[in-house]
Amino acid sequence: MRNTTSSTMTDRADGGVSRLWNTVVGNDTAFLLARANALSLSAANAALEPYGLKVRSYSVLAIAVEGVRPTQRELSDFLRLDPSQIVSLIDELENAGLATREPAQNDRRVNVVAPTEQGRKVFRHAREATQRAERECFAALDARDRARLKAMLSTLSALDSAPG
Amino acid sequence: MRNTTSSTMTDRADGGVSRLWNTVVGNDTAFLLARANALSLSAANAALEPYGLKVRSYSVLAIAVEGVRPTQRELSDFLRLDPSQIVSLIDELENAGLATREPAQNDRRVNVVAPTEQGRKVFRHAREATQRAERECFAALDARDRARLKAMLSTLSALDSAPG
DNA sequence: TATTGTTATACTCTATAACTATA
DNA sequence: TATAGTTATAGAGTATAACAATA
Repeated sequence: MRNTTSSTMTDRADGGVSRLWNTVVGNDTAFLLARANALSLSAANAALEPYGLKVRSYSVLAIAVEGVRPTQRELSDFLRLDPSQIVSLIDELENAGLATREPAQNDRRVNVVAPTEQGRKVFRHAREATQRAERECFAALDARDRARLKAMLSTLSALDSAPG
Repeated sequence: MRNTTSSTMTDRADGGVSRLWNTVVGNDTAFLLARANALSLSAANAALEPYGLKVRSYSVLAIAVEGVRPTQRELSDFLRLDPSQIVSLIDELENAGLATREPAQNDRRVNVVAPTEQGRKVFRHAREATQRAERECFAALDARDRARLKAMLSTLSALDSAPG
């Protein structure tokens, strides 16, 4: 016997939770945003797992691979992570042989992050995996909606630290 | 002297980070989603702070106030939190005098969460505060875009545990 | 035998302050 | 005096397993 006694609350396929969607919370944009992000995040992390990466380390690697030669401080500001978190993030990448710290020319305090050859290679595959995951994650939206969504999210993100 | 030596990377108003937006990462929907969510989340938490609430406890309180009489298991499923996390969440609300555990009629294993009078009162004010914060947070979008965004996020969230 | 709520534990994440070396 | 990176530490958040009461 399962869930036959209190039929009104628990006889749905999803465990009887659907009725909770009909609340202020289930109709709140911020809540839906958090939920969508959680789904997207765990999909991305799952896709990156085979490469020993997470979204954090992947982001750093991605920026490094583009040849932007970011300083740790820039990564801290851009990714909104504490400088100390960047340290361990780059330690990870260095220990995995994917990136290195290089001293900046003009300022001996500054480190710049550069990818190794293996870093570039791993990144190419990891990127494919995340893009595949992202396609699946946003497959419920058509191309125009996906573009709209991206534009809106970009607008919202821009409020904080303006791109361009 | 500040940031005049390596002018190409650090002479912008935002700390020179804007150049990092022109990367794969800065153009990634999942990344923008995470950023937008972080902004929305911290705005909501800031708005709730005066009431001794966070988004988590606020969500539980909101559901309770609607009279849905959710079980802890339902809250766990709906909010995608471990049952043990629900325990401490409700402990918080109970200690603050905002909600109580009530035994379910048909199943003596089950607790149901109900608001206190003070819980209802606090929620009304907290709700106003979060709505104000949400309005500010999404003010960069016009009404139609906000509606579109909400609909899209709802679609994405629905993939996981379907509402309705 | 399965489920609800609970406790305990460990692990990750996050935030903070203090330290060094450079500027 | 201020900044880049580092270290250490404590707090919050998360995941897991084991347990008692009940079904």
